[in-house]
Amino acid sequence: MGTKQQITERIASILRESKLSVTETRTKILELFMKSNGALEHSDFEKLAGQSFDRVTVYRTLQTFLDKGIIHKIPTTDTSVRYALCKSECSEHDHHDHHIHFKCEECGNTICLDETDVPQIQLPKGYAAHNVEVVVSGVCKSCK
Amino acid sequence: MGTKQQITERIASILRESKLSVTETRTKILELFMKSNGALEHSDFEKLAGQSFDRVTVYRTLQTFLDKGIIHKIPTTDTSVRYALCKSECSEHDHHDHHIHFKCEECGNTICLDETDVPQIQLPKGYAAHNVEVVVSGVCKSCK
DNA sequence: CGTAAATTTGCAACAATGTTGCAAAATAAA
DNA sequence: TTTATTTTGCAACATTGTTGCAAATTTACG
Repeated sequence: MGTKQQITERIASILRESKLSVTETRTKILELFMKSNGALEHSDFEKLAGQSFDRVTVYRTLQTFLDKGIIHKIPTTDTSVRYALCKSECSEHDHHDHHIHFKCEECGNTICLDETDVPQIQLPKGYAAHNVEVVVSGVCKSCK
Repeated sequence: MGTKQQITERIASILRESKLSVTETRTKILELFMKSNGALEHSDFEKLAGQSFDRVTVYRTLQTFLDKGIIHKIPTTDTSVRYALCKSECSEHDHHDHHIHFKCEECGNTICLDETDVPQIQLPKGYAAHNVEVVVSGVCKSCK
């Protein structure tokens, strides 16, 4: 994954590409995304970072990243909202998941299965599909 | 759909089958589910019913219906939780969606496409699937 | 490098959403 | 009809998300 230095530089260039200031909070939050192999929800940031940044800042940072297409949301059946890093094909105002998501019932982790494409869905007549979200739940590789 | 009388009787029998008391609140909430062709979220109940019942009661009623397999949750990418009536194949503690969900970007409605089966997903090695959730977003029949 | 302009952050205050305990009311059982 | 059980509504609280604004940080530029 590279040295701390390299990661910081990579993060900075992501931010600059999106025309965002390179700040400590944004850098730290992106680091957390890169370190965790799974999706993160809001409360994770406060925990993982040891309350070093404000709740409000986290909300605003995540919203900014969403707007710029740096991260994407993953659907859940509870009130939490989960976010994961986007791959390069996502651009501002045009996010499409090309992969499915997997939620492990054991460890609770949600991960992006980048290699697994979303299937074609045959909708009833009269419906137009723009985006397909697939979340599979079960037991992940590490937990079985 | 039948007379008011018949619906009330049908609802009562659903409740009795689940060993639940037949109360005014539960009957009204089930009525709302039957009337609306789509999925409902918590705030809908307070609006649709004209604040005739308590917030707490709605929360508890929905939880009870979930526990008994009368309704199911639909995944969303925001903090709202959406619920829809289950079909007969759902039983207590064993809910599986056999259909996909469609969220219209125009009207905001979420509906169950009962005729459209969830696809088979080929997962990477080491993953075991228990349940597959599919939410397609786009434009629905009525909005195009 | 130092200064001005622009952006971002943190605080305070608030709004919305969800939870728990408990007494009163409604329902079911006898 | 009476009693036992279940459900409801209230109050109080906990959690989560939002907004305005001044202070701090970052960027742009000489």
